[in-house]
Amino acid sequence: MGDMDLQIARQSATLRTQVEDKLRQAISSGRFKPGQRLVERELCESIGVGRTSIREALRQLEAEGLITSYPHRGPVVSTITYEEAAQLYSVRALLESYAGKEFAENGTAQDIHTLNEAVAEFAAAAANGGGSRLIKAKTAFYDCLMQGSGNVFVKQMLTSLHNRVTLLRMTSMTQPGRLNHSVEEIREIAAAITDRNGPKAAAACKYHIDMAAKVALDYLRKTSENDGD
Amino acid sequence: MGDMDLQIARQSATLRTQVEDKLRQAISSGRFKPGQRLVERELCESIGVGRTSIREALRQLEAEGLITSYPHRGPVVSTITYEEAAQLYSVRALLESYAGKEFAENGTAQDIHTLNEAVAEFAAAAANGGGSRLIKAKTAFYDCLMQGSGNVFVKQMLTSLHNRVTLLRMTSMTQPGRLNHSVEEIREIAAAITDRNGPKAAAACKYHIDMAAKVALDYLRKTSENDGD
DNA sequence: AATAAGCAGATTATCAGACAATCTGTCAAT
DNA sequence: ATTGACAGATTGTCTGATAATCTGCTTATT
Repeated sequence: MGDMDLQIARQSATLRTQVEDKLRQAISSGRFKPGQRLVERELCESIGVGRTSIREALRQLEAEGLITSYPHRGPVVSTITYEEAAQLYSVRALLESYAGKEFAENGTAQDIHTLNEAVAEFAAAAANGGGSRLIKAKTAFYDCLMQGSGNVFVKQMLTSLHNRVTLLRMTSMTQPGRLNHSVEEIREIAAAITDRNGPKAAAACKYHIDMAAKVALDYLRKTSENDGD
Repeated sequence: MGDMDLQIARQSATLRTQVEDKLRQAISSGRFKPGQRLVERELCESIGVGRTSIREALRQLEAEGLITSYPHRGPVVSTITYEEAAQLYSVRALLESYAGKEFAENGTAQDIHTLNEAVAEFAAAAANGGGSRLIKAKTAFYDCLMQGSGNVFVKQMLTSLHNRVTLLRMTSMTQPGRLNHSVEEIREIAAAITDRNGPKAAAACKYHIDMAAKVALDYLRKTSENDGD
């Protein structure tokens, strides 16, 4: 009984934290779209908390880059240019490759086991086509990957980057044919890690992100050609 | 008259922002030490603003990792373990290498010029021994390096990491003999970038951080042996 | 004496209300 | 068409109040 987890859910640390989560989810689900203004009073009413909690939560999201606020004009859901999107994917590739390498070389057997389960679940979700299940599975996979890297800073930065990818409002997974490739690429990553092959894991991670980036950026380029109206 | 800068200083965006800066500086200057509690009301009095501004600034610093707050107990200046310090330097090496490589391959001639000026100023400051001048020079160098990388995410992450390094409360620059090496390493970086040699720039950056890490971690290991009292 | 229970003080979390500062859009004046 | 003034909207900030929670100390229990 070495490490039984006795923590309880700690239901609701603080109101502010819950507001943060709500806002984060509203943004990544697309309910709040990039460029949209977020008016304090409206948020107070729709969420049902005072301005204090709203404002503090907004500061947090601002620091995470999800919103941008201008003095005396208030916050706006961040927009991300094509150029920035490309930069985002570059850093992701860099950090995830590193995470994969570290995982392969130093991860625990337990972590590897969890990773392979996550991959299996992702593949199953892909086969079944359950949208929300798919997102959950992919999230679980990445959580495990970052966890296994053993580096809290990498984990934190990648989490932030993942959140920001949602600002692009397009999951590369929805591109036709992309999903199957994605499953295959993730299998490669897990296989390399299971093999304890650091360089190969890094390469697989990089390949995965580069492919996702290509699809996403192509799409962005196409659609941004006619958004000047 | 291509790019004359007409911006005025925009003296004081918001009070909150000034508070953030004050707190950040208080932490990195060591006036607030790691582990120290930060009591709201005391901060209000010493800085002379209301709780609103203080609390919102604290949320920002929390997101940056400079402070850690526990529900209903308030914030404390973050502490950083040996393990985490090692991880921090690893990520820094990764990101700065990337920045150096990108700079070398894609930076503008103007950026390169600025970088070399920053190196010269750093060397001069090192020769003169002016402590605050040295810090300012090094900051300028890094600002330039991150700027030249052309990646806003890298820039943001490295800024955050640099701020957190100060939590270790020891500038590797103060180690005897280290400073001269440091100057030399930085010259190498600038030289590689000026040569447009990406891989060499990356290697030089990595070497520089690895050396700094070695000094810092050795020091930490030594002093942490007898801090159990 | 060691432990458990409970109380009091301190501090945070959150709300409500107020007021000044600033931004934005509109409409009149030149 | 450009400028200037004005009104409405919204944020930035302060103050005061109350509930919730943490911490340490006192007291009761075994």
